[in-house]
Amino acid sequence: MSRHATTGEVLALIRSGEAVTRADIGRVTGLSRPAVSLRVGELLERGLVVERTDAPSTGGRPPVRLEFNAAGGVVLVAALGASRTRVAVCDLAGNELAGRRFHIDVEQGPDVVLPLLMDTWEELLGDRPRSAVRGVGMGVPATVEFAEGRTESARVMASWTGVVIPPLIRQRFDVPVLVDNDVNVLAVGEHRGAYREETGDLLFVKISTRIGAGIVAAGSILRGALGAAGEIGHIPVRDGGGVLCRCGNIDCVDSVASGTALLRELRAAGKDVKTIDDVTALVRAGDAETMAMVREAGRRIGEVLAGAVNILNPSVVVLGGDVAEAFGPLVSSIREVVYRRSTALATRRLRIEPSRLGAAAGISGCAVMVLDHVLSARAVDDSL
Amino acid sequence: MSRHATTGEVLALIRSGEAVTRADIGRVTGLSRPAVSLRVGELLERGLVVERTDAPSTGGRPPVRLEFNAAGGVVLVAALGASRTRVAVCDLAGNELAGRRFHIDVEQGPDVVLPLLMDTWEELLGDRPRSAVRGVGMGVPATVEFAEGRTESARVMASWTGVVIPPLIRQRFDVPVLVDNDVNVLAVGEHRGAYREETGDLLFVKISTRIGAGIVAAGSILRGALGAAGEIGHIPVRDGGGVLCRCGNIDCVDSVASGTALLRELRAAGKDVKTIDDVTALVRAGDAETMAMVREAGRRIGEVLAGAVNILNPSVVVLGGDVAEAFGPLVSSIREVVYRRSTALATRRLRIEPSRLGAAAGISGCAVMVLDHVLSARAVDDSL
DNA sequence: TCACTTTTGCATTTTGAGATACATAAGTCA
DNA sequence: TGACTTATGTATCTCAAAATGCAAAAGTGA
Repeated sequence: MSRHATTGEVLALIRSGEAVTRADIGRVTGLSRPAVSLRVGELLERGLVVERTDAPSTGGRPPVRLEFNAAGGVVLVAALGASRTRVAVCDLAGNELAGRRFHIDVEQGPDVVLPLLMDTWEELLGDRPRSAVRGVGMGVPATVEFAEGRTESARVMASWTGVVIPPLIRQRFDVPVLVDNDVNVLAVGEHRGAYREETGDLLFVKISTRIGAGIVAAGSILRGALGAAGEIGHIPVRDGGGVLCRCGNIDCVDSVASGTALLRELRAAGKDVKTIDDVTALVRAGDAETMAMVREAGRRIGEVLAGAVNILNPSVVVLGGDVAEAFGPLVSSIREVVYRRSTALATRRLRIEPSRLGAAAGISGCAVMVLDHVLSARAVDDSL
Repeated sequence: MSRHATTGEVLALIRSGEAVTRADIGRVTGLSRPAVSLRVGELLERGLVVERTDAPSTGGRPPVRLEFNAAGGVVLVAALGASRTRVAVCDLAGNELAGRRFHIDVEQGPDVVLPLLMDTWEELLGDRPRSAVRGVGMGVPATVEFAEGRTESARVMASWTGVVIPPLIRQRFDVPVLVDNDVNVLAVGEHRGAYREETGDLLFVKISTRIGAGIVAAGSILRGALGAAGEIGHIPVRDGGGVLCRCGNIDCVDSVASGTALLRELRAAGKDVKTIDDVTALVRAGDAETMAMVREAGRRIGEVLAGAVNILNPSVVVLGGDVAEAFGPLVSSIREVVYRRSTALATRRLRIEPSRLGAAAGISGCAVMVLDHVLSARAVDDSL
């Protein structure tokens, strides 16, 4: 580094483990002892770092180990779904300190839902001081204009169209508020939680009631012009049979291979299935007809993903959402089709894997999103 | 800006026209006169900026206008095609100062082609001093690992596989050498040349012998894990009729709607066509059968692009390449299909337009690519 | 116990970047 | 012509940030 390292950059070194003692920091950054101590002092004062004196000596005075202080603050997070919502308070490492689940219809609108979230956060905070709150992160099942936090449009969440969420939250919690699409949040969570070291190019596919994707390109979320990137659900499949999708087109993968579509097809075949869990039971029981339908859905999703892989050239495709997590056969048929139908170069080192974080990815992703923001070198330096 | 502006940032202000005089720079950056003069002095000394004394007074001493000095250096550029190559020397604004075209088979390999390029640059440089050369930019018809400048793999350019180009160039021109895929270069050229102010999300589609795409996302090229992003040519179309593509799959859009495919189909229909120009003549003459085939190709390309638009949510799709540039009907049928088959949100403000730069985009894109690099605030400050 | 090593703290000095203040240039306008 | 305005140059001063050098702390090993 030609320039002198800033306090925020020193924090990044400590967080990443690149430098764990003052002497380390001096060596890595080229800064003199007083300069290092000044920066570390600031970080200690702000509670972002703590000292540990348990480091072994290497022949002289043992160093004081510096650790990122995950307990130095909290973030408030919420992962909203169409019908299920998870709310939590996390520490600065993204660990859930307290959480709660709701079955609430998001369609009741922001006037009902947001106060409920804020009341819940306040409750979950318990006797932690309000001043410990460093930021708020939310994932919502709608397209979001990220810079402002505006919910743009949504088939679900119609009552939220055009709502700018951050100011509404900041009335009670005056900290940075980040809002993103739920699938983008899952993609961030999965990337940072499980693949950060390995790659910056990841495609996260959520297969649940609907089918959607979150794209991580060169380490950050690809949003597109209106925040609508990753809408793979309405790409048509070949030989779909002419199913009319609610978007007005025919043979969208969402209308022939989503959880909703699977349930519809199984019912049409005379099965008594109400939820995805019922389908899971049939798969477990080895019901041939069900297995065949799940595999067929996988092939169709695979067909769409093969195109997406050609366009984006990710190193990992992560399959998440309750449908993908429940069905092994789905994952393997997707894998098979993608490897066959994407170009040789795009699949050369491509891995296609089920989500490693599973249901935890929502909360975790929200936390990562907001922590990345408030703990970035930029943000730390600006708030000095 | 909280931090003090650097010399490189001052150059950016002058280049973009945000600040045109020393007094301007002081106002915009909050820097004092001595600080401004110091930075401007450095830029003058390095020939990156020139003074103009023709500015009108606004009531007092007229300001000295500062202009980016496009004549302060040159970049060497080359746009390689499978059979056609354009070589040029450009000034620091990206204007072509001298150029030449070749019909050379790129398949002869780097040992033949690179020396030819370098000899040509040297010739085109004329009596300009070697020290004026600030960088080299190249576009090649292959997948490129950008960071190193390695040609990864290519159906054309097979003899170039694994070649790391920059060191070979630096043996004779010891400056930054940037190499990218030809379509990426076109995308950069089109974006920076025509859409920079409007958007950071652009999809450039080259329809020529082959079909490929370059993706600009949030202002920069999306490369993917191996540099293979944008490979839309091998996405299958529906109802393709089972055409076997040279990639081994069937119904790839490249095998049913590229320039090559169009020629093949027309010949099969008994037309005497050797090149795209022959097809253009038939279209101009209003040949119904040809027009129908061109429109059909457009629909098929549109089908693939509709998916890409859903995935990427660009604000502009630019259609380039000699086939797209020659055929109006192709563009309109693509447009029609994309607007019908992409989601409402993705097409809400989407424009689909023919390339504005046309054949010039290759050279221009190479120049922009390398100029962006060598004139960036970062690069300027680092070389102080 | 003592010599030696590594880590850290602290007072002092150094440095360098930028601000201040003054000087000057070059126009407009009455 | 002269007062005024705007733009720029320059010597000096200020100040903050970092380096230096010295001191002390806290271990190891003989």
